[in-house]
Amino acid sequence: MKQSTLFPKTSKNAPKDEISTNAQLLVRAGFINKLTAGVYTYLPLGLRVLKKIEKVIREEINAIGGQEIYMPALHPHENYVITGRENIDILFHLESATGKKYVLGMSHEEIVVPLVKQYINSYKDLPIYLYQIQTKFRNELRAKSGILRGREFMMKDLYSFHKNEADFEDYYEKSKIAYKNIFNRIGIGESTYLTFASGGTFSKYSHEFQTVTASGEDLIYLCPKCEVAVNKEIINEQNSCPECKSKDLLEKKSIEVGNIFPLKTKFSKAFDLMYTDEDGVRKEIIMGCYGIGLGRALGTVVEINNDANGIIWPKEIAPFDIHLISINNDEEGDAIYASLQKNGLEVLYDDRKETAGSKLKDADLIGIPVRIVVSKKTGGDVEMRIRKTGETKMCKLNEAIGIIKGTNV
RNA sequence: CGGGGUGUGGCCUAGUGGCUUAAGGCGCCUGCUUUGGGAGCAGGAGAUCGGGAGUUCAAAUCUCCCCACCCCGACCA
Repeated sequence: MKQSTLFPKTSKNAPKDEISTNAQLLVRAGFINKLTAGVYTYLPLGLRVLKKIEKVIREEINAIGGQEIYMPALHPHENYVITGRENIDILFHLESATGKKYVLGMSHEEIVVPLVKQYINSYKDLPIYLYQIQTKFRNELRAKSGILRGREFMMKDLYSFHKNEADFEDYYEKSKIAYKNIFNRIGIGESTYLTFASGGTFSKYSHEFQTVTASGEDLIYLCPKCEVAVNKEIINEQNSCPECKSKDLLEKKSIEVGNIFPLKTKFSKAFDLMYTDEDGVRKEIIMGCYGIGLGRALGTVVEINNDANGIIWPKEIAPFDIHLISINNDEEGDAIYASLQKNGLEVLYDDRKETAGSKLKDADLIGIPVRIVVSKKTGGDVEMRIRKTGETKMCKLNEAIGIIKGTNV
């Protein structure tokens, strides 16, 4: 993509109503734009990152048997009366022209359970794992921290249906591994910990994936040896490491980037979701749900991967592989742009008629992992710079391509 | 929802009763010049001073009401 045509331009200063690091950098660099509190537009660069996060999640969830569907955001209110969730204060309510009551989906148990009920009868139909990547609406009393807590956001929500507890437990463990893989691939694995958390009103426990960062709004107690943590909300009942029982726990601020939750029979009971087992007896279906907020994950990546000059994207979710900059050397720049694309690389090519300084500053701000500069000074070679380390070297284009692709030519 | 704060060209800010015909920086347009860390010069466009109602000879500035946004807290199925 030629940067001369990229919408929008970057900005030197952040709007004063954005305080959080993630929003300041993402807005300045042109990834997102705020419409109103907790509601953001994803601009071309931001959408590219969001789609890459989506791709990682999709691959890992497919790998544990997930089948992707897409459910509506507009839900009949009556489904929430059935589960008793109609009075939850984060639900957005609305009415049709004829007075029929609707809510905007904050989660999809009320939709997916009646859906599954239409098709599942036998133990032979189980287990089943359905997920979607879809927009959620939550009427938060206070939206905050840029895209970390929004009123409208993309979420991957997976629902699993099992014939018994043992089968559920087995899948629950698999989901933990899938989640770890996801957080590793999007570049927050090192500071993200499995965290024991409350199960709310219908389960004894749940597990969260908490990313440790000073800008987090949750508080966890981390066992550095076992690399698991306990959420503050249950520290009274669980005041030691759940694995090694150590009481040497570190208090850390963190962001909840994922949550996995045993639903037991809470929703299957409400909708009378049953199956007939081998022995001919009708039994309740055991459920689990598994969520990851995509925008929050994106914001978290920025919170823990940045420096004074801008964002530092992890390789797998960067908007482009390479930021190519021509400083007064468009002929060679154009040729290298074509060559990089021929090699299957995604390139943002700064072909703008700007000064060298502003191009280099923008490259740091946008944060693409590898920068290649061609100028009158590079004399047929290219200058390659790694955003994260600042490491810079002069080399032949082919050598640079080899390094970027992970081989050494 | 409780507490605190902020609203002035697209963005950041100054101005807090008359010296204001609302100022400066960034950005934008035109021309010249410049090109390795957000260049320079000259000219130019762009503002219901968040909204409404009041006080006053006079309001961006004072009063009241409302709205929006941010922060702290509570909440967070």
